[in-house]
Amino acid sequence: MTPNPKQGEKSVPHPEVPARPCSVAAALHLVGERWALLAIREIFYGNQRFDRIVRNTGAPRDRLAARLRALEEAGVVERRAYSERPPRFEYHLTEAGRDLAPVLHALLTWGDRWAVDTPPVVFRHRGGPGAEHDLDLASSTCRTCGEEVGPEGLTIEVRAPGWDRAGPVEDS
Amino acid sequence: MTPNPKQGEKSVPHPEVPARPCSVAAALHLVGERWALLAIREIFYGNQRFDRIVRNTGAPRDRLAARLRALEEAGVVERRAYSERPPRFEYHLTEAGRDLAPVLHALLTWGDRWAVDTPPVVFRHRGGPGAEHDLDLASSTCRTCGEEVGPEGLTIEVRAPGWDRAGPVEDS
DNA sequence: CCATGAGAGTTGGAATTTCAAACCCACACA
DNA sequence: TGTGTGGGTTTGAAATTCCAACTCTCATGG
Repeated sequence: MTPNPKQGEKSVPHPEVPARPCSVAAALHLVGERWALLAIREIFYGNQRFDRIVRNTGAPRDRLAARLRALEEAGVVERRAYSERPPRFEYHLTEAGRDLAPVLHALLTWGDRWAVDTPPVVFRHRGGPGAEHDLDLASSTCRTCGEEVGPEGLTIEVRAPGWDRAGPVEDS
Repeated sequence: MTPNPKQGEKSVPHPEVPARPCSVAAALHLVGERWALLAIREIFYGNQRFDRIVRNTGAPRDRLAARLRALEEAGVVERRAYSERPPRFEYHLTEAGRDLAPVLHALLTWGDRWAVDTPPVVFRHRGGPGAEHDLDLASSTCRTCGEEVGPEGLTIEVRAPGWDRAGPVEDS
């Protein structure tokens, strides 16, 4: 999979360049495989445990396990034990992982416009109690207040019925 | 791809949603398959013919043909004849396709930082003859002039040796 | 007239990946 | 003692991908 697992050296003396050297391609090589970005989305949402990620992405368990391992190896996520005996881990984003926010934002914005009827998730600015303002995701600027909004002031509003930030709501 | 391309019904009468409704997932469903974004990158670079895209992305020809067809169907690219007899086409971006620029920018920026040693492609502001200023891709703002730069003022500087915007330079 | 070549794909297997479902294991709870 | 939960593996079949070779149409050159 990874051409140079360690970096710095190529085992293959491949003098021919097979494709354009490109950061987009390099990025996709690390995070562009199926399920990878959806797993990262879930971790952004705070769903850091394996089963949650499986449920919310719909990925096959084995694929997700493989992807998370690859992302760990790529330095995008980090596996942190939250229990010894039995060993249990949760996945956190590294700085590189958190730095993928603009990628997800761009995809979200595009998808909102071109890939869905009505946006299932909306990010808003929680100005005060009861006050929820529209947010420009690209600039993290509140359209009402005009000010920049940090993560604290941010509300994720899941509009899709039956779902919230953590996953499907159980309606036993 | 399509959740159930053939079988119109599930054996289980379970109207359960399999995964979180999400614009990111919807977007990836349309443009997240292998080679798709790289093909779009090439079209952005002005390489609109099949062979060019094949050469520059390194994608297998059959995959690329399939991907381009899917992208056309998704309304992201458009196939335009540039010759009858023999029928020849080139691929152009639709509005939806052009709207993917922020996605590619985000991936490029991330890749520049986390996936390559040194950026193989740099976007710059062509202020005047000989004047090339750094550009902040996220905001399309020139770091020197402080002004917004439209597509006309934009230079794509390919730094990878042996490559330019059109593809590998022939050195014979 | 014939050969060569470009452009844009198809085609035919073989090699990989992916999938879904079942299984496993260690523990908690009741 | 039995059931449930969390976090995965394993398995074998199904779907995708890869690659090289092939096709078809025309243009060009000798």
